[in-house]
Amino acid sequence: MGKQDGSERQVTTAPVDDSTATILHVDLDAFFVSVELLDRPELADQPVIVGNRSGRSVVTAANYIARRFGVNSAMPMALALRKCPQAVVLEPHMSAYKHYSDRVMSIFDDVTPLVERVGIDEAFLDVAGARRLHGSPAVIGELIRTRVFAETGLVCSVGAAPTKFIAKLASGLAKPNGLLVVPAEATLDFLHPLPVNAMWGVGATTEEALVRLGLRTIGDIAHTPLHLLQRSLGEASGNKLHELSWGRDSRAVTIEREEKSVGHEQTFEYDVTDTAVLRSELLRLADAVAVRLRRGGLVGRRVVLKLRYRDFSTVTRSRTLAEPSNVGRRIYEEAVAAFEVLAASGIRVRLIGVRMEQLSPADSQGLALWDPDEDWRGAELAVDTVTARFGRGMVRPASHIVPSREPNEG
DNA sequence: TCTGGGGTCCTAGGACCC
DNA sequence: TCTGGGGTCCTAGGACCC
Repeated sequence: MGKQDGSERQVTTAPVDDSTATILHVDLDAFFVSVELLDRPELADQPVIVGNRSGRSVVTAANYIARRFGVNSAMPMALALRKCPQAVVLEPHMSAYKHYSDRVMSIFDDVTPLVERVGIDEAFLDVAGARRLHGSPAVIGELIRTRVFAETGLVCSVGAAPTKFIAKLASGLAKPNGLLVVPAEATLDFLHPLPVNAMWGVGATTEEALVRLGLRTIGDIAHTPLHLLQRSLGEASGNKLHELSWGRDSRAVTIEREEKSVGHEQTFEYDVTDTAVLRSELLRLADAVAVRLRRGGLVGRRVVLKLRYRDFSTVTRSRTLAEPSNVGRRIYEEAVAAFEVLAASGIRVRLIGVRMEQLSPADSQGLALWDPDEDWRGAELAVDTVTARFGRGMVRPASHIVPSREPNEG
């Protein structure tokens, strides 16, 4: 186990035939923290956490030193700071992470056109067709790691395997700063000793269900009759787990996927009981969703309102529109109508959110981006303009734009 | 310990149609 | 007559991932 923070290279160059391991999974190590440390190298030997310090925030990312104190992503910040009071906490800078992500992904694009981004800090690459040009998968993996470090100063880990699932497991085990190749014939020896929670799709709840069945390793799952898995986990999950446990994963590396929903939500620093505040927040969120839909040339047909109460219980209410829309006012109308049904006196709301589903291209609907006769045209344009010029954070005041207000021309 | 914000996928019940 | 089954849509909730 590396006890350094990733500044040393741990390269596993296995003397194996890697010709079957044509899917690479590349994962940037402690990505957000690593980007921050490019500007703050003096913090490299200290525990560093990226996240907001405020009351209800969680850890967005932690470096390996902080992780040794038990700090992990998604952990409440208050808890993280109890575990590691000396940690340096840095505010996230998403635009910087996006910038470095794009630079790294463009290195992948040089290797193969078959790059599937997974979030901001990882990707699958199908390098089957790149071998003639660049060499074997292990060679390509090292090439990528070398280029990423040379061109960005960031460290990544690579897994190479015949399937996405095994490649992702391999990159995880290669971390930090490593490369692991798992050829086809080594798959089951590699896979079966691993604990069930190493599987993609097994979180706390499923792990508990598996433990109740007496299953601790992936090999245990493989040797369990399918119908037992299906009975405990449902048909689809049972099938999927059983297939994966034998290393079978037919998912291809796909370049682009269509968005299926667009949403925004906000957790308040303190629970909110004032329904006027909640409506105004709803308006801001509906506007933000509408702006993103229009940017993407999309309309949505289903509006989903989400509320989370003081006790963390969460409800959703959804409404299907007769005509798809990407107009903030329309989305707000449906969301607020759903809200009124739930807004009993004395509710204490921790989070409120709006999401649009059942998306389709706006032009296929023959819809204008907005109705020129709309009172709200000014408000919608203002949101767009402010967002474009100053970023999404500046959209906040737009929730106070009222329908009767004149658009601010010039 | 007290739990973000962005998403995807699955399940299950009821309506409705054939 | 009080009884089937398949398909699709709508809705609510929950598990999971980055």
